[in-house]
Amino acid sequence: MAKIDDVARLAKVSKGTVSNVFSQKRRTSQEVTDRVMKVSRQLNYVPNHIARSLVTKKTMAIGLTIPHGNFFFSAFHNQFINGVILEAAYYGYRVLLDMIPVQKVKTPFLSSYPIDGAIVMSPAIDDERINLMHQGQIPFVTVGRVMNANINHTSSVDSDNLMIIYSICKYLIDKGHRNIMFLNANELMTVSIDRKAGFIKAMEDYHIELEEHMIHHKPAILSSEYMDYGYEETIRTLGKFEKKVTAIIADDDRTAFSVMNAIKDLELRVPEDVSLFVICGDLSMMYQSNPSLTSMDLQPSELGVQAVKMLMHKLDVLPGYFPENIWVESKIIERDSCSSIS
Amino acid sequence: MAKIDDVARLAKVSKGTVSNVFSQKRRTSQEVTDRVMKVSRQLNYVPNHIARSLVTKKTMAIGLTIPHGNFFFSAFHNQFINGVILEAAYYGYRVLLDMIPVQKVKTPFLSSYPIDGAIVMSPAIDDERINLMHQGQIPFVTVGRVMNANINHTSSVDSDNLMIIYSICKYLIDKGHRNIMFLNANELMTVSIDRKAGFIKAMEDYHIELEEHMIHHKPAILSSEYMDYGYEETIRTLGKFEKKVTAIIADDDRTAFSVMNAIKDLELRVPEDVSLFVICGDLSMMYQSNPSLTSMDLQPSELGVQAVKMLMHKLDVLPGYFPENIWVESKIIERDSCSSIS
DNA sequence: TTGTACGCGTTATCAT
DNA sequence: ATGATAACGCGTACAA
Repeated sequence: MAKIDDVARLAKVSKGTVSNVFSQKRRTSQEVTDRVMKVSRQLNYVPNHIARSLVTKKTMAIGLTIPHGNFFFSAFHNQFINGVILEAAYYGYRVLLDMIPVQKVKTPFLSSYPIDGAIVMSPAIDDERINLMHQGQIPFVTVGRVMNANINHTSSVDSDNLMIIYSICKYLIDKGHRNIMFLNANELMTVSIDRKAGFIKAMEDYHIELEEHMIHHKPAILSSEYMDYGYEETIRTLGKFEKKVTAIIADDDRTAFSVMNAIKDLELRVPEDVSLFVICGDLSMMYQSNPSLTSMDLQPSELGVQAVKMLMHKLDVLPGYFPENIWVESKIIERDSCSSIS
Repeated sequence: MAKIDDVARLAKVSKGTVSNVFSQKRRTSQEVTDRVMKVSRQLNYVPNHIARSLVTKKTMAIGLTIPHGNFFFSAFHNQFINGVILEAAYYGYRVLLDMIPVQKVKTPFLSSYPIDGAIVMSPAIDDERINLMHQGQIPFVTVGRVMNANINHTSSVDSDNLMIIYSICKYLIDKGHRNIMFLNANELMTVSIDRKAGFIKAMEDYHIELEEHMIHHKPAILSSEYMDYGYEETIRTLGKFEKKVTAIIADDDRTAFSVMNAIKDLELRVPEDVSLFVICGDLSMMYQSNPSLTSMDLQPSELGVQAVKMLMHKLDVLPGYFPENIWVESKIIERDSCSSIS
């Protein structure tokens, strides 16, 4: 593999000049530029990214940490990642997929992270990843609210989770539902806190008594119940316990499908017997399932784009003013899975 | 940020020793190790990954190139990526998500790729990415067969695509179907070649005349028809053209859902009027859609794992013998979307 | 264990 | 304004 000195020698210029030709940090005469480029092509030379990083202290990569060993992306993750990769590429950055807390990092082998910044997806309460970023001095933005002790000002992109659930409840209550079951995210995810609060507030505002079977939390990832989330809760609550639930709010598309399956097994129908509302989800799945699913569109791709922009701003790539927190709008998409009851 | 010299000075050892304490390449006495670690903690020192890479010539990252700007992963991509990340993490490698050919790289800014190797997903015919890897001397393995002029021996992990489609056709034909429509992958994907061949062979072996409406190819990504693939073809063929198709083979879960939607709009039913067979797909979706979908499980996660193992072998991380090509088994999962006709 | 020569560009400083 | 020179970044590895 040819190096800068080889090119310099053959092109009869100094290595500094070759460097400038490639980095464009200083102008070089057309004549010299051509000569250098020609020799470079001959030698198949490209600057060594590592050597460059060593001095510029930029790796041109950002980390994207996906939730602790969550092996199964939902449509939300999917679209979010797409947004991130595309927007990062726009600024010349690549994306390193990361799963920090899957296994404990062995200290002796720890080495500083070769990324310029990071995006932390779906923070948990006292999220270890965030402590690591923080103490490692790595600029980062989170997607979702941070709730770590001792960490106050963090940049984040988020949906207005409290309001989202509140709106969904209002939507269902306006349709006459008073017995709503909410399949929330995992308890440790900060998002679940705000959503739970929104649910409780809605129940209070509409004078509906809160019962235990109305809120469930997604089991821990990798637990045996994880894959069945939605199915079991529905069977148990509507079947065995005979609660008169008339509407179900599902955390994501996967959960929603589990719920539909349970409803089918209970010999009930959507939406005649039970209304089903999905938070986010795969567009084509939402539309093309039977019935099509009414959902709250969280705009995951836009969340990804905004997260990258915010990070680029922190890295001084993107100038201008940025607020500490950005909210991405979400809106209800009415389809056929929610009906009115009298 | 503290550097190795600072630690060396304070711990009263040479930098070489500090290096050894962290890299474990040579033993250091317990006493010295403790002293070095203590000072390192005080100074919050961690070895600089970039500087280390410069000399070891290893970045401990592999690239994963996902199909040209395919913004929407199917379940296959999803599970595949999961397999890759997990297996790579096992060997201490991180995964850089890559989308090389989305936009042309501007030559002057080109710099050598900071990865030790790469996994190329879903190669196309004369795939530019593979030419790049090849001339860039980057060890790589593909998932899917390579069909580039002048490139002969490449390591790859693959399913037996010809056999897969042949088996599916046999499965359907055994159920009495003789009018099968195949929604193939995009024409430029090498996988579509083998699958088409499998389809044609099956028709020949069972003496079924091949008609034009029986094979379709997924439109180019980003084309306006892309998102509608499956829907339009079904409506047109079964509706407008009134072809008596009794069974449809869909390329992936997304396509399958589009087909189901079209069938619904044509006021037909699955499987009573039309049988539907899906190649791979999201497990919970397959199971929980209505009816549950009979599918060919390609084991995408296992494909990812094998691809990483193969790459690790190429990088001399994993010893032993590896064949040039690995086939991952796939098998039919019978569910409720295919019925017999008399 | 220690000393020290690398690895490979970048960038400030100097010269033209 | 452009080109050349040399110091520098931060570890690793090998000889002493």
